[in-house]
Amino acid sequence: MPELPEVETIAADLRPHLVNRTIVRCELRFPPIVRYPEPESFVDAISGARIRAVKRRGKFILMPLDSDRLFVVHLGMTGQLRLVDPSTPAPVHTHAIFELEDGRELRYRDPRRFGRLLVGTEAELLASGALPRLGPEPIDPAFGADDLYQRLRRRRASLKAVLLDQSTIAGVGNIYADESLHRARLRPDRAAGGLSRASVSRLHESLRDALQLAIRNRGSSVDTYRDAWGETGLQQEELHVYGRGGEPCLNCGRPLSVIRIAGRSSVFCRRCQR
DNA sequence: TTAAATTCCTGTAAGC
DNA sequence: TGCTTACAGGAATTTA
Repeated sequence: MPELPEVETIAADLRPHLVNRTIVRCELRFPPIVRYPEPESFVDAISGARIRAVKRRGKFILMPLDSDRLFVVHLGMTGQLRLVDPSTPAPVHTHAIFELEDGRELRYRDPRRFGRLLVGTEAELLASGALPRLGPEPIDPAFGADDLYQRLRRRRASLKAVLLDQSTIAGVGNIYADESLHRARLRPDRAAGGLSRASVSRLHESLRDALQLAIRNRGSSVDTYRDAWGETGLQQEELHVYGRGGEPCLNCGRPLSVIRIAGRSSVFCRRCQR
């Protein structure tokens, strides 16, 4: 599942290869993967555009174009963005191919099709709802423990549900929500509001540590995640709880519990996490 | 306003 | 062995 560290890895990998490059041609093999605007307008807006930058915001990859529009990619669950030589056979579920001026191809593949492609001005994308308003970046140095405390205190939903809410904090998904809560020794089903400042401070540090470590390890390849070159990350080897239900807690040895919160499986240790 | 449930979608794996 | 079924989940949408 591409979450903040996985999207950060892909954006950083692509940046030196895409900045100041022009997309000479765009082929949509599965037009509905484009959510804004209509697929024909998307192709018109992308074709001939030069990429000015490659950025990440939450789980979105944002590529400002020289037309002052943004080319936006969200990978959903199984989306893959790869930079390849055009002679590379295109695997099944390749939904879009962007031919670059240097002859290489940027390809979007997504078996489950939960991902999306967008293009438009920022104002247009926000107004249409195609690009949602996102909470702060958890790894931004300006995002402090007190900011997190203020965002959690009013919420009655579970801690896990609030961490997954992109309008509260951007970029956290099921893997790093569970990992952060285990690091912070907090139960995922506790109400987000009512946490002490000390607990929130621990959660703040845990979130940042879990995300930064995963970025250093180039993300977790637990499902179909691959980087821009098709390589797996390393972080899946370092996960303490995600995907380890029933296995021993690495802290205390007690079998890890699995419960469902907000429709997601949540793995935690009943002894270490209170 | 907020939160929980439902929906989309297909590959994988468990179970019979 | 081969088929059926459950499950995985990001986020928009629907319901309460």
